Amino acid sequence: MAVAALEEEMRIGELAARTGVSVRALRYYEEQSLLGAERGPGGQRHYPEGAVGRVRLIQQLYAAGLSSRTIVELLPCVVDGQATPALLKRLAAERERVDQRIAELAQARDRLDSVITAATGSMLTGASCRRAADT
Amino acid sequence: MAVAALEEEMRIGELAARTGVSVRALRYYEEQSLLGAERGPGGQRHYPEGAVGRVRLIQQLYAAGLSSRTIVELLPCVVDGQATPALLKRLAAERERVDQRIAELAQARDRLDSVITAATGSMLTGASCRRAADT
DNA sequence: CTTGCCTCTGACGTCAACGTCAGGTTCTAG
DNA sequence: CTAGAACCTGACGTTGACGTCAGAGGCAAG
Repeated sequence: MAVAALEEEMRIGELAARTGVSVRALRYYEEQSLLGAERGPGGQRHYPEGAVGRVRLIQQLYAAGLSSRTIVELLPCVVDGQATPALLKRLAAERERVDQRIAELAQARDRLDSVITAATGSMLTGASCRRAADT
Repeated sequence: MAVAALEEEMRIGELAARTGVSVRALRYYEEQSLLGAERGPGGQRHYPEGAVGRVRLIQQLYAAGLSSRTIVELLPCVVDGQATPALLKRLAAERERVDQRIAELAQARDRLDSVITAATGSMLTGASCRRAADT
C-alpha cells in the first residue's frame, strides 16, 4: 500500500473515500466536465489534493439544487473568479432561486408543525379534530 | 358555458386552472390515492370546492420534498387529524428532514454569496482572484 | 345534428444523477 | 510471478412526477 497522506496525487477510489461520493459519481462528474483528471500511463485517473475541495463544492452546488449543466456554466467563475457580467447575473439568479426554495421549505415546515401540533392535541384529547389551518 | 363561481362542483380542467397544476398531475394524484374524485354519469371527474385546498396542500408537501408514497401515508393524519403515535413520529421525522434541508440550502446560499462577492470584487479590480473560501 | 372543446383511459417518453453489470486491463503485495 | 484488488470503458437499469400522444367518448352552443 502506498503512503497517501503525503502524496500529491490520488486515484479515484481514494478521492471517493475522502469525499464520500461514489466512484461512479466521480466519473459522471468528469463526463459532465465538472471535474478534470490527469491520466497515468495505464489510463487511470489521478487527482491532485485540490480535487477533494472541488468535489465538495460540486456537492454543495448540487445540494443547492443546481443542475450539472448550470454548475458547469458557473464553475469557471466560481473556481477562477473569472466572472463575466452574464455569469454574475446567472449566479445571482441562482442565489435567488435558493432563497425562494428556502422560503418554500420554511413554509412547508411550518405547515408540518401546525399539523403536528393539531394531531398531537387531538391525540391527547382523544378528539377527532377537523382541519386546523388553510393555505 | 356554465356558471362556475357559484357552483359546488368543478371538472378537472377548472381545478387545474385554479390550482396551477396540470390536468395530468391531477390524474396522477388520483392514481396515487392522494386526491379522490366523484364521477359523473359520463365517467368524468367532479371535484368539490375543497379540492382546491387539498391540491395546494399536496403541492406544499411535494415542495417540502416528501414523496407521494410518504404523502399518502401522512395525508389521512393531516386532513382528518387521525394520528397514531407512529404517524406522529413519521411527521416529526419529515419535519426534521425539512429542517436539515433548509440548513443545507442556507449553507449553499452563503457559499454562493461568497462566490458572488469574490467574483464581483475580482471584476472591479480586474484581478484574477484565486480561491476565496473552503468547505 | 353537428361542431368543437373537454374529458376519458392506456401507454410510452423524459430527465437527472447516478447504480449496476459485463468484460477486460492495471497495479501492488507477497 | 501471480493472485487479487482497484481501475477502465461502455451500456443498460432505476426512480419520481409528470409530459405527450392516440383513439374514443361526453357536453353545451347554435
